[in-house]
Amino acid sequence: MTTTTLNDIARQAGVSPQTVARVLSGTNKENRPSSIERAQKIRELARQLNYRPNAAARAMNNRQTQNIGVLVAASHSDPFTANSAYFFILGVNDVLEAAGYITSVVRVDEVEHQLDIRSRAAQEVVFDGVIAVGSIPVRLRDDIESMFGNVIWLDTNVDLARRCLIRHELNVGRMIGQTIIERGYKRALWVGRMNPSPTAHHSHQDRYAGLQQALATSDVTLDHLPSIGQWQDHMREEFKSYLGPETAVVANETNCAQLTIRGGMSLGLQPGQDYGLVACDMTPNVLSVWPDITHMTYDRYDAGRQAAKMMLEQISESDQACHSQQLESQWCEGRTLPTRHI
Amino acid sequence: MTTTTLNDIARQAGVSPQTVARVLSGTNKENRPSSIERAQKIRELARQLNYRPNAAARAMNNRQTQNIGVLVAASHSDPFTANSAYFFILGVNDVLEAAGYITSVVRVDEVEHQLDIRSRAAQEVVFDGVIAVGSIPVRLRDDIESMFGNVIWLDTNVDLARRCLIRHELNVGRMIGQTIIERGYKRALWVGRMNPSPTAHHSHQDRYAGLQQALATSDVTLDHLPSIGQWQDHMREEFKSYLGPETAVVANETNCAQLTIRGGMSLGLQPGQDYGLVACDMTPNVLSVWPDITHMTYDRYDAGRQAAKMMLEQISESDQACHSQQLESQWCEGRTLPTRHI
DNA sequence: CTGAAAGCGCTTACAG
DNA sequence: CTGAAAGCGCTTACAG
Repeated sequence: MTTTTLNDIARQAGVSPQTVARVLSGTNKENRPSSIERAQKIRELARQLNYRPNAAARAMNNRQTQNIGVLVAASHSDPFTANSAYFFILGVNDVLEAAGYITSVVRVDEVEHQLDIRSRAAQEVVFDGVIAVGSIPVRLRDDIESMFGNVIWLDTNVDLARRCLIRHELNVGRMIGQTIIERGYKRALWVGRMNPSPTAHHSHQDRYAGLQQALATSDVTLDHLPSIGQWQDHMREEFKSYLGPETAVVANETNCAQLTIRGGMSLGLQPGQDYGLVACDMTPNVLSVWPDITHMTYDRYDAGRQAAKMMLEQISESDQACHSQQLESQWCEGRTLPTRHI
Repeated sequence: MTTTTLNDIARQAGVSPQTVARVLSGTNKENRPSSIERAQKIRELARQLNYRPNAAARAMNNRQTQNIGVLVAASHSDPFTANSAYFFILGVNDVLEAAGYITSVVRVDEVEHQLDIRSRAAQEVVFDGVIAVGSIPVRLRDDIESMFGNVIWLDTNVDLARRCLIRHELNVGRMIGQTIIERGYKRALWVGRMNPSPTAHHSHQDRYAGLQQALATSDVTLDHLPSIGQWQDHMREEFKSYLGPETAVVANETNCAQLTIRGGMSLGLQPGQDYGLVACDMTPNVLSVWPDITHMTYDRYDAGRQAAKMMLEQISESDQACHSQQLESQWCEGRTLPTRHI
């Protein structure tokens, strides 16, 4: 696979490489018959020889690689977050590819509180900028910024006045709590991680805190089913002591919602009918099976697009503002948290 | 963000750029006190100035970008295949990053039977090779190969003697069929798309064909529930007429398995207890809720790793073999397809 | 061991 | 409009 260069075409066409470049970029005026003919010959040669410009050479001249990296936490290979990461990436790519940028994936880890990037991106100047997504530890912020210069923080724990897209999940917890009160439930059951590690994504604690705040003003009690991960048969008994018509289950992640449904099912109980269920988050594949689940959601694909736009802004007007933005969650009514008729 | 170059360091150290390059690459012998001292000075400067080599310049010399693209079908933004694509990508990246390559994502579409790539990767020489995954239309094969030169086909419909990793899903259908017979079920219910479009992934028809073949030798009847996608309430009635202790449901995709479970649940039926259920495929996030589901599976992360290894092989020994390989699915016993005690 | 020279493929700026 | 010159940042090959 030897690629053909501008010089190859120039030689065969009997002109200078600059002329070839001009013809192929459309910069040349083609007014005289002779120049039109020559231009056609050049284009024909380019086609025949399957010419495509060399990105590296272009990059050297422009001092721009036109490559953007998406930094995903190593934990994103775990099933619970894999989906979100991918939709972020697709959204980012959607905007970037239209702007002539290529989107690369870089795995980021934390080892002994130190940034650990095995990718060549850590050794060489490869990217014009980097979008960090999800549960990347805040501690790595300075290292990442000094390594890559241009960084956009997309739904991470990093919360600055600029260059961040942040979810305000406190509101999610509050809104869910208020709705539970309004609809006449007597108890709420939080299903999700209880004491997440300090490096965990802030949304977990935020949601719980918001829920707690909202319920504090009422006489709705708040219990929790901790350490939910993979289904285990003993969960059946735990759900048994909680699920009932007066209970609204608040599922932190879609995984928790599904485990609840499974637990209920093993007891012959259905969400929305025999107990209330509301999920703090949603993913498309769970939604295809449970389109009627009551939940809050936000569009990760679209969030990815926003982050990419921010990045492009930052690249073009390098010392400009680029203010942080909130990512808003939407309430989806569904049918699993009906008003209780007492 | 002006990056510092080899020349910057050379100037400040009072030596030639070549010497800096040699010191930083460790090529230089440091035997005399004077050269040791100078080397330390150079390293110190590099550190202070945050020097990292320019990938584009390196690429020009080596005639290698050290970038590999992963081609995903545009349909991979749909929830049913998004997960698999992401695990493929992570697996690919796992091997590639260790070899100094960067993994980029490129969306591929088919418009009027023509290859449609918006990415800059279609205009410029950006990649040393490309790994095409999933449901990329076979029709685009020639276009993709002539555009990118080095192509590995990972779990696509492309089936050649070389450069392909192929799933042999006929066996999956057969094995499931045989097991259903052996375990004493009277009827099988195929849940999945029935007449997939010719561009759909071959696994769908293969599995069904295999199942059909296996059951043909027995008196187990085979029904199907077509056009499964998102849950709709009328599905309840459809499942009602099929689910029962003599029935083994064969779910084509995890989505189908979950819809079946939901359908059964609405009738008060549980898989493995009130009817048999076996899934032709699995994903980690479904498995976390249903670790006990009987299914066939194959490891997409690992398949991605294999594909990346093939790619590296092909790059190094360019005219060598690189024979195609089969991706084998594993049987996972679970508890939802018990032997019927008659 | 060291540095001057040339080149990777392209672009920008400048003479003709 | 056209092409010779110089340069992007690095590496390879060669004299000193």
